Amino acid sequence: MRIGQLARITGVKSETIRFYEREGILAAPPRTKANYRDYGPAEEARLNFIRRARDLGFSMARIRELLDLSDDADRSCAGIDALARSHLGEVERKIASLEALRTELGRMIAACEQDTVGDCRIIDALAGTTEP
Amino acid sequence: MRIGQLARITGVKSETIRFYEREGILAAPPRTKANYRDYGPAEEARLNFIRRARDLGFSMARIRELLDLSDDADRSCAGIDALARSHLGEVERKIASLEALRTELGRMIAACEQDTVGDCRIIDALAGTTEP
DNA sequence: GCTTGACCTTGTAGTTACTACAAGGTGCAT
DNA sequence: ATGCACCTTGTAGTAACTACAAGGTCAAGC
Repeated sequence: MRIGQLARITGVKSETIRFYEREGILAAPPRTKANYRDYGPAEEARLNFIRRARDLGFSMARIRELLDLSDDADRSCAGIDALARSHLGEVERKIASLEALRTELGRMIAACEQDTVGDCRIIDALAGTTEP
Repeated sequence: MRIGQLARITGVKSETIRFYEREGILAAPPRTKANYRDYGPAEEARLNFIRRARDLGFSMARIRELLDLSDDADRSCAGIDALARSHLGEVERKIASLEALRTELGRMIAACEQDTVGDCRIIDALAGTTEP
């Protein structure tokens, strides 16, 4: 698969794919005899991973760490454990925030359906004013 | 409360707070007679909201929309409903991705506890290769 | 009363993670 | 042989900060 097709499938621009390769986050794929990048499903999965992780607010550095967990299959269990736990903590905090936001958005939509608008507590949902 | 204290409480740097004010995402607070910015709990909540939303991968434009939902209490129900629904969709997608990632990180940690390492499926968790 | 530290201003420049475009070249299908 | 997708290197723009500089104000402590 060539870069253009991979770009269409994943929604990541060709230039961004080459950028990820330059940054070392996506391995340089084999080339065709015409020197075209030749991608397979593994690269597609990895690129999808990167795109979604970015969308979730993880930095490139953090994504690099997550990908290292995946790549270095033969690293020490202690290392994996510590890193995985740290990432898990961040993930759980994000889920909790998003669930608060989801609840509040749902509440607003429900109120709207009954034409009762009500006041918006979106800020409170994420601000954490309830747990001081 | 002055800018330095607000920065310490929220973990947002003073310069970033002033940047948000320039960008119109955080209203200019009243000033003391010494021309110091004078913040109250409402600004603190709003700033916490902005910081967490950014951390969750929402753009400034998206955050502006969310804050508008909160600010324009007297807008039409139809407008609120459409915007809230669109945000809710994004939030739910993010939650689903994070839950897949949480599951995978949890699995790795559990495997480590039994000294069985196992192979890492972190990429698959976010790549969406299971739903083609 | 004078120093110290936290704040004020404007302005410039660096960082991250892209995104866009230019210039010049290759491969391949119609 | 024309056109399109790709190749390269390089520069520059964007978003969302982050940092630092220069010069000024204010209030507390010695």
